[in-house]
Amino acid sequence: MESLYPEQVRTTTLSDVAREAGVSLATASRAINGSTNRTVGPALRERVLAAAARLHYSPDANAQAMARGRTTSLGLIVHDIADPYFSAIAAGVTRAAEAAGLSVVLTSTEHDPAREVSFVELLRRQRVRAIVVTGGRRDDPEGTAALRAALEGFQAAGGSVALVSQPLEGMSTVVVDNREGAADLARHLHGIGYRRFAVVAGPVDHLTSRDRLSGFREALDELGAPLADGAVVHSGFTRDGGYEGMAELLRRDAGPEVVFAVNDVMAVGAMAAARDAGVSVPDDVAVAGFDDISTLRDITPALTTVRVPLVEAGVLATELALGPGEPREVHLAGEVVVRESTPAR
Amino acid sequence: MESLYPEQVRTTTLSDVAREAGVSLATASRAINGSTNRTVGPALRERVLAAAARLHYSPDANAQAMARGRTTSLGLIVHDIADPYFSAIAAGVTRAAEAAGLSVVLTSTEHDPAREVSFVELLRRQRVRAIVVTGGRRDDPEGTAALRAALEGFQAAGGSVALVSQPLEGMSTVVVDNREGAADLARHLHGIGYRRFAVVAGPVDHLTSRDRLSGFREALDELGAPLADGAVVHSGFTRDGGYEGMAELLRRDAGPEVVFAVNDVMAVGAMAAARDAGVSVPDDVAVAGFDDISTLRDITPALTTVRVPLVEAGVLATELALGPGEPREVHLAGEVVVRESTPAR
DNA sequence: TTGTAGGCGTTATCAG
DNA sequence: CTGATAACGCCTACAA
Repeated sequence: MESLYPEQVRTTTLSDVAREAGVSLATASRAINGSTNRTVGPALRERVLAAAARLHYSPDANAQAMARGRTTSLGLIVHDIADPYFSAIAAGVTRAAEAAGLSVVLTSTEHDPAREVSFVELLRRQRVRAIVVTGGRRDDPEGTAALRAALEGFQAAGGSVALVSQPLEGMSTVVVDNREGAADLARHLHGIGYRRFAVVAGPVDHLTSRDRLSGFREALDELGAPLADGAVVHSGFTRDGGYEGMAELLRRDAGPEVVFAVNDVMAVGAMAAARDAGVSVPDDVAVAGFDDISTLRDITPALTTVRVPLVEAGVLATELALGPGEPREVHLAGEVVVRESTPAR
Repeated sequence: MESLYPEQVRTTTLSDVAREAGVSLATASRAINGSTNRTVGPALRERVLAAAARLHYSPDANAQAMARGRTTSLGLIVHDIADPYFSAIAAGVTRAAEAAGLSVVLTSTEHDPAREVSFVELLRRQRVRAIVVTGGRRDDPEGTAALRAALEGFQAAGGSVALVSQPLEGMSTVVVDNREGAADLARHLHGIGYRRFAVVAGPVDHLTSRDRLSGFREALDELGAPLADGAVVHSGFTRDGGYEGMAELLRRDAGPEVVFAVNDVMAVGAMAAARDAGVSVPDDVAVAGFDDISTLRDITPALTTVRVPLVEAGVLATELALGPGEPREVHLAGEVVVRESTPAR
């Protein structure tokens, strides 16, 4: 037999509470959320609260948002929430948003840049107060222009925006010092004796990958130990990309002493490729990454990397978005963390 | 000088569009979203759409929700979005929610069970269509009762609920077969020659940990290789818990051949503790985990574990919550994945 | 301190 | 097919 429950569930409203308490709608409203004005007499307040409890009243946030003219939520756009890089940032965003009394609407592009634009529009319809956009972009003028247009539309409608990673002019951004971090890493590796370097990079048009690569390369140039031809291989910005990149590198007869994978997840893939090829890390080849993903801190050999305070980046971006004033750009320096995957040579 | 921008940003409304197009509000509404009734004449429809585009109109989802009587969002409660276990589930939830046309509101308890209750209330105020609650609970009758009450209140108000992990009577749940998975693992390990077992478990009142432990223990009992006294140590359900648990185990003179850490993150911590103590894995002691966290698949030695399809669990939970009919319980079997951390003995 | 009434942006019912 | 108009649930001047 089919369920005969009425689909229509009448939620109790503030009017119900007011009637139950024998007061006006306005009084009920004021008693329950303490309006900006004066208080409600203690006696009535009690009556109202009691009535609300009795009726299991739950204020309708949507109605409140309409009446007040502003919602209580914030949008977050990531590429893949299952990626530890993004989930760390998300942790920071949820924390900061909650501190500001906002709830966060999570959207995940699944690596399709075009979806960023539609998510911005979705979040704008939702009338979120702010949008935090995370993740590196490609060097794609059209795509970037579309995203910027969507974001500007959102701002024009009164919303605020903050980005993590790649800046977009006129919008607050938490910028990770990718070039400088990679350069520091290069200097450190050179300092402990490495001379023949190679890089497993992401796609050529991936801005974050590009910054890390060029910072690394320029530092090596200055040190007089430039990257050899064929010492850079481009691949996916993922674990599998790292794996394939390293495999390719090992196939070439370059024989680098140390490989810099432009992020930790790729570095882990690279190490797996070395292992599968019978090449020992760090005895035969040293490996370094970038990000210092906490979930990966216990891999062996422990990975030398550049620490990026991702949770903090999420917090900062949220605060930037919510804060007053002109768009700001906050820089987050990376810190080289030396571990066993790159022993002194 | 202070910014002199007017704080009040007037968003263009549907009335504006109607006026601009020279039609009634009703017609504009129908043209823009195709109401349940009949269509709008092609000519007018064009005019309206053009006007909307010209005015950069963005429908207000909140107002729509009010008018339609239902929102377009779904709530997700996790303990810690930075934990790969939860982020994998979250990936499944976002995917399924999007497929259903819903956006997800993410809340993170930061491991405080009491906050689950307040998040349920928050999400209820938001009038989300469904709530997905993930994560193991403690054996805490009062806390569980409070959560159940909040959830029932939400259901009574017309919302639907699905849980991942520990079931709650009367609510749809995606149950992971923890006992059976752990038992399978025990049998496998026994089958390849292990006899002296130990377990690094979570807190004694942690239900998931408890299930995994007892499944493991009972299988060993049946096999005639019961866990020795002192072969079980309780610790935190985290990486550090795993580390401390293993350290404690190594301090005891038991000398287990293989240690089962009740989740992968703990197993990684356990392996780190062994390493720090100069104990080799798997030569001196083998280690196995549970969950098969994908980010951890490349650690060395590769971890033997019980695979739980977490992304799928998220998808399933969302579908269960959104699906019609009575509450259901879906079981997800774990699959033992044998890797190098537990070589045949 | 408390109540009245108008409005927030849409949808939906009911006539033309 | 199109247009008034009443909800939806709540907040907030404005009055009393």
